[in-house]
Amino acid sequence: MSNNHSNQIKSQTLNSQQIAAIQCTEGPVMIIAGPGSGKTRVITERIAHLMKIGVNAENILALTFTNKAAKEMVKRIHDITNNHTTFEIWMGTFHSIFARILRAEAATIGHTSNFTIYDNEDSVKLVRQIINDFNLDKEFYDAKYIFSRISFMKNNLLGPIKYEKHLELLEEDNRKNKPEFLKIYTKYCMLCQQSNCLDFDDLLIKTNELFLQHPQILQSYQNQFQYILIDEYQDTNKAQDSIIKQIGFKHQNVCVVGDDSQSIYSFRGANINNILNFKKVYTNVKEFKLERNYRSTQNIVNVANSLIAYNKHKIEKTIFSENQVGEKINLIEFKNGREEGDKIALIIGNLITTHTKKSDHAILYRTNSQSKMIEDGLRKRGIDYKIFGGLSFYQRKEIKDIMAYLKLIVNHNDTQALIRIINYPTRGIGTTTINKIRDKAEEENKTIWETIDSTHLDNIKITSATKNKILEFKNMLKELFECINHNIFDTIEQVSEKTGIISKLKNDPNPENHNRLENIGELFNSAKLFSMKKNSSLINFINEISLDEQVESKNNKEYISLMTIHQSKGLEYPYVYIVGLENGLFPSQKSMKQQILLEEERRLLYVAITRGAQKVTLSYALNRFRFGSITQAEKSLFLDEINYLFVNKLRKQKNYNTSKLKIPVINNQRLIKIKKDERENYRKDIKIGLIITHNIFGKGEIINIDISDGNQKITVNFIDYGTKILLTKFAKFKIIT
DNA sequence: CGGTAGAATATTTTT
DNA sequence: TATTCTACCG
Repeated sequence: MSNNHSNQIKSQTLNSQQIAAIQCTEGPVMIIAGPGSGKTRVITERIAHLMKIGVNAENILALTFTNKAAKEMVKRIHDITNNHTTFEIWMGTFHSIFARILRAEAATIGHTSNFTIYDNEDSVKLVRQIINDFNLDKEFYDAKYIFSRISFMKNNLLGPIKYEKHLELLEEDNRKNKPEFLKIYTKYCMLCQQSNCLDFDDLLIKTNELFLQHPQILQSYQNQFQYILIDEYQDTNKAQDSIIKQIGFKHQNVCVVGDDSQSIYSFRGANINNILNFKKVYTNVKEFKLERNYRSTQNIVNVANSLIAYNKHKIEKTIFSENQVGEKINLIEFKNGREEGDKIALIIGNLITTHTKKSDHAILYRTNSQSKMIEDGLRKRGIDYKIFGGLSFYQRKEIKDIMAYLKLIVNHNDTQALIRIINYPTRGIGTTTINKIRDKAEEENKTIWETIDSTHLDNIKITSATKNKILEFKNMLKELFECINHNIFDTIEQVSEKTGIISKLKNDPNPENHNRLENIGELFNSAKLFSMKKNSSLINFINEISLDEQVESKNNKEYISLMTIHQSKGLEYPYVYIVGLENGLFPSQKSMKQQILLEEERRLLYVAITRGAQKVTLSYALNRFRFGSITQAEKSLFLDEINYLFVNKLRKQKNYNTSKLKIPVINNQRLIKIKKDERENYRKDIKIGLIITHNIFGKGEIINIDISDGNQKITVNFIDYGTKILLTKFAKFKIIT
């Protein structure tokens, strides 16, 4: 997919801005790289240039957004330099590079180098356990929410100790009926530490702490990393930025590359201000703007520009294309999601029988669940497609089960792994027993494994039958632990046989199990491949799987690509279809309530449009099947923002046969009717930023308008009463300005 | 303790 | 709708 791009660029000579950015090696550098501006080439050429002027590969630190990008770049740099030391560049994601550093320095942060990594599922389960243990009301303490708040705090470098001193945050918790948040947070961190486990965020914040608290260690890395380069800087968070500041402090050779208009990961802590404020934080920053788009037609660039102009927080730049003007962008309205999938498939079907390949086309959507309707349409026409993302191979239950055993072999104290498999396959150790063991472990301040593997087990009130089952389990684990230095393929074989996972799946008639066994077979294959590599220890295998979950597809088959817009970042296709442009879906429900989030959704659409090289098609449906029922939809507000000079508005075809569609029309009409009635209650004269006076609360400014649940609500910041949400139907107020 | 049926909940996005 | 969680009975 990116081949088109590289070919196109390679045939061009570098422009003056690109050359300047490549050659400016000393001091802080910021490269603002618009979509399709040859960013990857500039990065690879820049690193190649560094090596050419005599910088050692091991003195270069290059951080990328995905491991896949890192691998590709290393390969390209190698192609340019033809220097085998290229492979010694420290290039990878923040997470994988820092995991490597932390393993080397584990003792300093109270861990051992065999620590294992909790993924989000592990983390949420742990939070859920803690909430249960504290007997907290589940209505107010939702494990997912609590974990996301923990993650947010960590990414903003607010550990439990700092949190405790932060009165505003504590007050916020009280207000939200979550006064025990800090207690959960503290316990969570304690249990991770005790289990010798790090979660994704720990990989960042522990590195940050390591450097803060141990100047001599920091110094050695400062000396090593003389040249630092960060790709996709717009999507870094505070923790990442802080680490870079520390490592880069000595040499100041920090080069950040990114595009603020493509910042789309704030939900996981990315802070767009890192890039917006870079020039203020570092001194003597040299800034380069890559504004020429080599990828897309002028029409596509113009539409994208007209949209992003609505964002206030951005770095000024003018993206332009000198390619063909190209076709206008298509905008199509559909009756419902099914018709959307059907017609898009029809359009693509026609194009691939004439002059395009399947791989020229990509369908992008906001949420994974939208893929279903599209799939149906494509399948009906027999068009091959591939869905990217969804739950990855390594997140499947059967794989995670086996991985849990493997993690335990490496780190006996990985409690989440142990709890996962202590009774899988079932061996008569149920929840009551597990809870008793956990209580004892808590009492003795030990992990579950330490408790099982000690005389403490004798002090637990359980029947001797149960106790024997635990002992049997313990002995089986100990046998497995012996495998630690075996070939990993052999280890996995031992695990799947000794534990009885394979025989359980074989004997159980559930038809799903066939697939599961096949997946386990896949795991065997990847282990075999891995065991042929240089550093094929079990811990490296687990590490790689924990941090690099992408599985490469090996077949070169032709297919249409289906993916979320987030996943399309960095890619490009001649033909791009962006579906489901409806309020509440794109922009998402939640983001419609906040200006900042809305700006991010707008950037997301900007990213989507700029994936397209020749032709972009936008679409929306008036009715959409969601959560098991039909809901009425209205076209996305973004569609009112784009410049229609560059858009071709297509009406739905008249003779399209809707009788095939099995959607209960009566239901449909009713929904629309209700909605219409409600609409009449909407006040059209209110706007964000207006000053109003309320008969009780006095003067205030409208800071938000929300119509998401059918009622028009305004959020008003009152001078004397603070922020209030009012229903415009009932509230008595007058507009002043 | 184990299995299952029915309830509850979710749809943003992921290293 | 699809998935995951909880409560209850054997």
